[in-house]
Amino acid sequence: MKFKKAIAVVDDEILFRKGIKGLLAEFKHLEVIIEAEHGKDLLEKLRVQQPDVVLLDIQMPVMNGIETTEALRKRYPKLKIIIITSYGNKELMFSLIEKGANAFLTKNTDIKVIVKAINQVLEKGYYFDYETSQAMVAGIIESNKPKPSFKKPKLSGRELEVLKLICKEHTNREIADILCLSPRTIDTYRENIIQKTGAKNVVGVAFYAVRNKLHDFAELTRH
Amino acid sequence: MKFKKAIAVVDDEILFRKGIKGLLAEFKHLEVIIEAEHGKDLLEKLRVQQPDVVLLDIQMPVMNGIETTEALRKRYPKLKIIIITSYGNKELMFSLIEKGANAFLTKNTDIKVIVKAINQVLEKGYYFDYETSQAMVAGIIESNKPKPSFKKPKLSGRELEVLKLICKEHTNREIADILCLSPRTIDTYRENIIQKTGAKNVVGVAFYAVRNKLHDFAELTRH
DNA sequence: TTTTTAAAAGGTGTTTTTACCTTTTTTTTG
DNA sequence: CAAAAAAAAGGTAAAAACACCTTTTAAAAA
Repeated sequence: MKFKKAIAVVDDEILFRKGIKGLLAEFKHLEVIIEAEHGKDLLEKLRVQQPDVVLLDIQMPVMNGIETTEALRKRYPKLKIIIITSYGNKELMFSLIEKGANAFLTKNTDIKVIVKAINQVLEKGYYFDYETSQAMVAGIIESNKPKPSFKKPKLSGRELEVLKLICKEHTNREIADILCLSPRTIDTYRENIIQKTGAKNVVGVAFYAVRNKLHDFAELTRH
Repeated sequence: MKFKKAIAVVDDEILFRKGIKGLLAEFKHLEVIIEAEHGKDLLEKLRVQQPDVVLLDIQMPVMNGIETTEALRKRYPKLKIIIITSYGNKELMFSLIEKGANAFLTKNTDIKVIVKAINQVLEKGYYFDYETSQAMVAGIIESNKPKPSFKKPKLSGRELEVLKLICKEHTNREIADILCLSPRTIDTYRENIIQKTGAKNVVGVAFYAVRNKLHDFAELTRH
């Protein structure tokens, strides 16, 4: 690495911030340029200067690490976010990384490992130890598990076809032409779909499709 | 485990199927009850009897492992799917597990590890070695990376508010009431939103919102 | 300091959706 | 086999969305 990498430390405990700063001082390619007490504080300071990496605690007043991660990922897509927290449960790890965190460490982690994490995050875009990786995988599996879907309306084959075409932004008439049916028939299917999915209108149907992964993949991949 | 666990082996190579069956015969709590050449073959045989675990190859004629995983996960949500394949690239691992696979192994894996994977999958719902876990995490990070979003239309504040209310399945009039504006105004905003997002109608707007995570979280969590 | 963009609202007209209810035929399932 | 569900289609009517284009005011950006 040619130039120094700029770090931000976000934690409500001044001791932790100063501790990290002191420990990182030994590593000449890194420099703590921002200290913030909480997410809101950080966001204000980011208007002036942007670091390469943010070390972020979860438990903070005003704006916690979860909200902060979301906000940062939205506003600064290239910024690397490393969560450093005292407690780490699986669900939290998963949801944070899903929200855009690039690494997850606990506060008792050795400074060398933290630096290693920073370096790898800058290089590869992520750093995960075995524990975190397992949590991630468990999270994905969990999200695929048969949800308590107590009463799924279960659409018929034709209804599903129509739903998919609705998701492709087609009108009744267009769908009728595609399926070689009367527009009135599509009308009926549309009504049934809205009724069965408990939607109020096609927008609700679209979200139902996304929730249940019934739409074509293209709808969510193209930009 | 009280009763025997039923296994299905799906691979176009008869040698592999018989090999696995023979090796698993030593483990008294497991029994191979189905052998199939490919996904379609498996799906037909599943109509008669359902196993607890499927050992699935990827490269297969007629219906490959990826399609099969999707189909199985949709039709048999509780079924555990273990991918056993000769080649394993990261993207494939990620997409397969995302599609509902519960484990990913390579064919040169020791039979003891395969049995361990079967057991853990039945118990915890997943089994992943370090390599696979890393691939998973890399996949998630990848999907969060700043996409080439070359030209984002950037909606104005008000437009975003209206979009969110559209996502909540509100009509123009309702939105007008909520924001204390004329329905005409909302009409204009809706038009602008459709135009800026390149959508054809509100369904397209809904998908745009999901792609760009602009909707409220509730829309995708409630069922 | 122009110029542009955002916010708010209206006119007018067409197309589409939504709501409610009915009917026939075929398939599937208890 | 009888009953239920799915597929297909229609009538009618109101409500909502979609299209296009215009205007005023205020704020922001060039």
